[in-house]
Amino acid sequence: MTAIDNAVCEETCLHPESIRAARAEALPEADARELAATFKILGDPTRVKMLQILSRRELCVCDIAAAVGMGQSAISHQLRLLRGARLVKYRRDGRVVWYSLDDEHIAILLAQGIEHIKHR
Amino acid sequence: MTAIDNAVCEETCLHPESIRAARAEALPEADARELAATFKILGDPTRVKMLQILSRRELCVCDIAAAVGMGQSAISHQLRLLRGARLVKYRRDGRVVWYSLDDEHIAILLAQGIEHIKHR
DNA sequence: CCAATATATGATCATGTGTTCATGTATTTA
DNA sequence: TAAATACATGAACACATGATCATATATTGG
Repeated sequence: MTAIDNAVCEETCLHPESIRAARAEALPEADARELAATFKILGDPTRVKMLQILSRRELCVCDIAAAVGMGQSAISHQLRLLRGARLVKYRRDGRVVWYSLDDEHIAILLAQGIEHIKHR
Repeated sequence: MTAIDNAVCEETCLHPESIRAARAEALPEADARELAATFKILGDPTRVKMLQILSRRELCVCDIAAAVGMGQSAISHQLRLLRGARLVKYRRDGRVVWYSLDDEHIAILLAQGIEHIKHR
């Protein structure tokens, strides 16, 4: 059954009122994309580990790499993605760049996610 | 710089105390993986839309397909993933299968995510 | 029991992701 | 200012992901 068939379906066989209501209250396409993009960034074990340790203390790139047991390059690439999603912020101090969570929302998101996986 | 170099790094040039502390408080590997797996499931626009409309009302498969404008097969495949991550639950009533969010945590996660993207 | 209907699933394919390697850039210090 | 150090980035490759198509399964009504 294709999307076109569903359109027919909507008129002939299912629950058109529910569909209309769902559509009316749906997230705007752009918001759905951006929200998904944020969750997608959270959806990698390396990045989860990075964010979790950053929720405890500010760390420099090489510390993060050592803490999660991965190469500096890999960590740097991942930090780029985390920056792009505004999940981390950073400050340079000489040669060293210190990273931390962008705001408290991020830690709450992580905590809520942990809540979910622990719940059973 | 590789992971092995980081181990050296830890001894010679960086912040070994921070690294030890970060490691000590790190999420267990299995938790990090499971948490990331959950977020990864949330990290797709189609699934975000599905979850968002399901946060408002219980819907059958074909309704969901019509509401998000995709084929039944695609929606069914996605529902399988959402079930696997315990993000949705379902009940069968004759030929129709009704889906809804597995619990309120999911809606909170979505809301927290929206909070993040709206924050700027 | 057979046809119709709602949903589920396997295969396929184009596209996306994450790590590594090599190299580039910026800052400090000797 | 040259070497060293900390970090960033581009290319490449193996692997995962998501939509579609075809088909299977399950439930109901005739």
